[in-house]
Amino acid sequence: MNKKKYYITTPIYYINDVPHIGHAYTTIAADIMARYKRICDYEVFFLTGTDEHGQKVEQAASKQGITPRELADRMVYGFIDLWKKLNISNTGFIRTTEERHRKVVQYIFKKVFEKGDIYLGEYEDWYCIPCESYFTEFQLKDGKCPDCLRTPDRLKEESYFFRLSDYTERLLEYLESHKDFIMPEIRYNEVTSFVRGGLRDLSVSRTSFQWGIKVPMNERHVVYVWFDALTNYLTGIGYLEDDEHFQSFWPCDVHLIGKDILRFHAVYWPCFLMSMDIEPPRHIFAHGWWTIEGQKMSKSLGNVVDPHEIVETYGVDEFRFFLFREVPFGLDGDFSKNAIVGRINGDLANDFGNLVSRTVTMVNKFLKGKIERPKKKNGIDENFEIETKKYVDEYKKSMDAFGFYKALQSCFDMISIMNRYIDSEAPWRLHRDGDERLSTVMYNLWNGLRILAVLFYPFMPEKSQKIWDAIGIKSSVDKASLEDEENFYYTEEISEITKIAPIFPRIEG
RNA sequence: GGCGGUGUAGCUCAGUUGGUCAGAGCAUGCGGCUCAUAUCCGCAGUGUCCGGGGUUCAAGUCCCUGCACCGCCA
Repeated sequence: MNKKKYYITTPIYYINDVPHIGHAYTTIAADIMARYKRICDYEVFFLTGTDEHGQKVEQAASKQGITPRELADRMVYGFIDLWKKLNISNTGFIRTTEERHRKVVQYIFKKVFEKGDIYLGEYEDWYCIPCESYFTEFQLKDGKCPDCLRTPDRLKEESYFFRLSDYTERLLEYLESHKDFIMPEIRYNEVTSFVRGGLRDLSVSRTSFQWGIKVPMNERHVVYVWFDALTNYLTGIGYLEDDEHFQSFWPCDVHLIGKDILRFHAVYWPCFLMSMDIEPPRHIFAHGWWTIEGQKMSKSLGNVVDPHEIVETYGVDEFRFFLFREVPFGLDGDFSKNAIVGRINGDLANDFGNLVSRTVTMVNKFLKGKIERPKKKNGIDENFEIETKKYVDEYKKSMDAFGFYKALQSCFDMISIMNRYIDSEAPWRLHRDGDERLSTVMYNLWNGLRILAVLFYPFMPEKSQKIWDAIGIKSSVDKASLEDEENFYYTEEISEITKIAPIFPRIEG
């Protein structure tokens, strides 16, 4: 009833594009965190969705001879289907074209306007249509758009402005008193130095196209896409619609984003919220980019990785695992065939999978498939339990700080001590000698595997369940509570442990 | 041009406040076990810790400077 609440979001993805590895990365990260918080007994609201307004969508639709709405309805399934395939456990999905969202955006726009933080003015600068951005003379590269190198147009339009400049000091104070507001630290520094330079008022409406949410007091204007898009984080948990639900989850615990959209989230968004007297989110975490086989991913190079293909080739959990095992979350990384095969064979098949395999086989062979209450313990066994506890603690500490890479490292440290424990205790010898310590050793290994499966669960939910099945646990791992599972215990509530096929098969070739 | 970051074994990188800090993983070589997905365990390396100067009893670890690469901003 009074469960702790956790609210996590991904960006809403622009439907102009089909989903690629970058979209998958952010969304899987959010899913990992959401699943982790759930086994930590939180009630989690996990929101993702699609951004469906803007000039690019309008133009793409007209090119195809359909309405923007039809285009959106078609493209949104690219995301919905992929999230299903990747086992994304989101509890909310928002499309900016929904009626509930239109209401919220217009309500907020009006309220901020009435407060005096939005005013009507005129904007003139160089405008790049494909990028939907204005640039100053200085920003242009040889007179071309600095992002896409196309020729921008000189545009002058009547526009509503948000008094961002009035928020420079307040935002700086907020940053100063919330050192972990923007993560990782390097991103915090970038934002801070940007804000220190002073903020300029921000144009928050457009008249150059139609496909968007109308400015409530002036139908000729469409609300700026970012003002529209960012507001999804409020709409998605019931702002205006279900105040109780909204209040119980806000402030949002974390907005997970790619580093390219940092400024919108770390500067504009908190200021919009301040203007509304709504608390800013607790954290904004900006992650890095993936290159493909050492090269920047781009449509022109034709090396855009389709997540569907990876999943079909390597498996969902293998893919999810790789992304967070290979590179510290927050930094850039490289996706290559060699790297993922190396991780699957080295980490999953050899170290982890083989550990499961040898343990299960020994329980089956030496103990007739039954885990037994330990009869005899010594210092080595006690030490094994203490070590396990230590790694679980490290894991939790890392996970709470978005340190997925470190958390996985703790898992593999634990795998390593388990493999060494088998070697030093040599259960086959205990069995041969009829030593009753055998039950203790196998009991410890069983406990280790059971806990490992829980620790890996946020990353590899299906494989974790398979491991629980393999070691005879009848309940489902996604209902587990880490607090209950992190301790060693004995139970008779397990089914017979029998020979299994490898959970992580090696990839040959 | 301004601000910030990075440069450590063949590769990818860890290295809190200066004193077992010269490390881990992968790759390589040798040895061991046999429960296991020929998996696992143990051992062995190699390094001008980017260059130069300085502070200190003591510096990858602090200061100055040069070079290279990267990010944010103008």
